[in-house]
Amino acid sequence: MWTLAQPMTIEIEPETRTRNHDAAARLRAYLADSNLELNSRLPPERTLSRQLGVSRSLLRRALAELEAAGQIWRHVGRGTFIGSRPLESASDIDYVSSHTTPRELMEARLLIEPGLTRLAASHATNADIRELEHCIRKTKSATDWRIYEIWDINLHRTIAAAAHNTCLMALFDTLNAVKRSVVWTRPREVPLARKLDHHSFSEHDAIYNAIIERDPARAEAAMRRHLGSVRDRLMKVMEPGA
Amino acid sequence: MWTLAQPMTIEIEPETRTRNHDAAARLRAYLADSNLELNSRLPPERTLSRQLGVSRSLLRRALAELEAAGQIWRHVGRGTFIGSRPLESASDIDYVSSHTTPRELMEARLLIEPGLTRLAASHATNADIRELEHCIRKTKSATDWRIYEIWDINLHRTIAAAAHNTCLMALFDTLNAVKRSVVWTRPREVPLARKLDHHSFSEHDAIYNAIIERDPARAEAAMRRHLGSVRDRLMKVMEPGA
DNA sequence: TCTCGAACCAATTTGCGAATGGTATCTGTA
DNA sequence: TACAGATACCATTCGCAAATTGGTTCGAGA
Repeated sequence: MWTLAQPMTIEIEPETRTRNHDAAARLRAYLADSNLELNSRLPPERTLSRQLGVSRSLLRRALAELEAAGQIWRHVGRGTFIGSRPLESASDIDYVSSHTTPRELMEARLLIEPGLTRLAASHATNADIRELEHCIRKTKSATDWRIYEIWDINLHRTIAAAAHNTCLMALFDTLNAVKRSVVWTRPREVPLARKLDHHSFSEHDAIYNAIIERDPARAEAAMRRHLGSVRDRLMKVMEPGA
Repeated sequence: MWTLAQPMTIEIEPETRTRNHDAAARLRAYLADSNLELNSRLPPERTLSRQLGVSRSLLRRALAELEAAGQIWRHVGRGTFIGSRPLESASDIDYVSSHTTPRELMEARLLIEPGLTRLAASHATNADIRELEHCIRKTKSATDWRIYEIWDINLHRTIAAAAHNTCLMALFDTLNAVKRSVVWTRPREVPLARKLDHHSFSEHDAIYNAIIERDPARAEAAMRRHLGSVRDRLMKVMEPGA
């Protein structure tokens, strides 16, 4: 293994045509010689270009080829690595909350919560139902919006828990975590929505009644109606024009 | 709104009995007065104790009460926050896969994938559709079950991606990660299911056709039918009696 | 016995400089 | 004209130290 390749440089004729190809060849030779393991980082471009006696531009061109071929992957500030690029964990909360919008979030809630409510109507225990009733009572007795929101979230989570499905509970909690940390693009306007809205009370009651009467279809519909109106109110605040 | 409460301090008699209660009362008054939103951070204990004219020990006792009541949560090095503690483990893949069952997993897939397919039919781009077609072709040309499974997973993920919703994509990937690592309670029997089943081919085709014809309802139904039959075959293998 | 203040602890955040891949620009050469 | 080389600059990331913060202990004092 060698660290500096100046000697080799001297032997090479400076033929413009072949230099590009030459850089790629040297890079391949380097990779073959220094048997680096998968996921290991290779030297910074500036260092490597000096080691291989190749200009940085040509080295970068060679690296680009290898990247296109899927043999290496690069990332600004991190370096160049052997192997294929690790797929950025799309299930990472931080990643999701910085790449999603309130609209997408509501779409997701509308997709899973009604079904969750349907299952809750099928599987809820008496303890679950007592808990639901407790949450609803708390939302109604809340004197300020902050307390109301706490118990509203609690209510929705209790419904999810009543479905008694660990997988779905995890998905729901993931969604909730995203909801907590999404960037609301119109923070100025949001407080307008923060009034105790008495629409939600009757909607919550409808969901609750369907669950205690063990009516899955009605429970699902009630939740869909509730989230629909939540979304509509949200959209009206976020995009007054639309 | 006030920032320093020294004036109030002067009026208070230093009665040992009531001080604890007094600290809690002042804290509640502070929270009510400064209408902090959910998830917002309140001042550090040292600062707040000075602001409220209360010793740190008593303030901490009052905070502990509120924490026990679920109104706030605290974390070393981070601070004290309004609302309930964000749960950390529920969305942890390892935790979920060790506490769930294949039955729950299929129930979850049946809840979200049909809806995802509906959205895909609405939002899929031409690139998405080309990708879908590619996956389907690969499943059909697969000669062994391992290759088939890779492209089947790829197909389902491409459908999810075609919905173009970052949140839902994250949920789908979470579900997929769980699926990879759930403990199959009857591992001996599972290989039986590992035959190239030609039922899936036509079911995949039905989903694909509904998507390219931009028919959300039919796409959703096709996916529900597909997952239903997958579940039935799985259940037959896992619980031959039932 | 309890409170207060201070000190200390461990976890976390913040801030800043260095490192790193990506890009633009100028110069020289064939 | 075209391309390689060199340099500077940019945005992101990493590493490390200092500051911040909730949690704990301990002694003085009422």
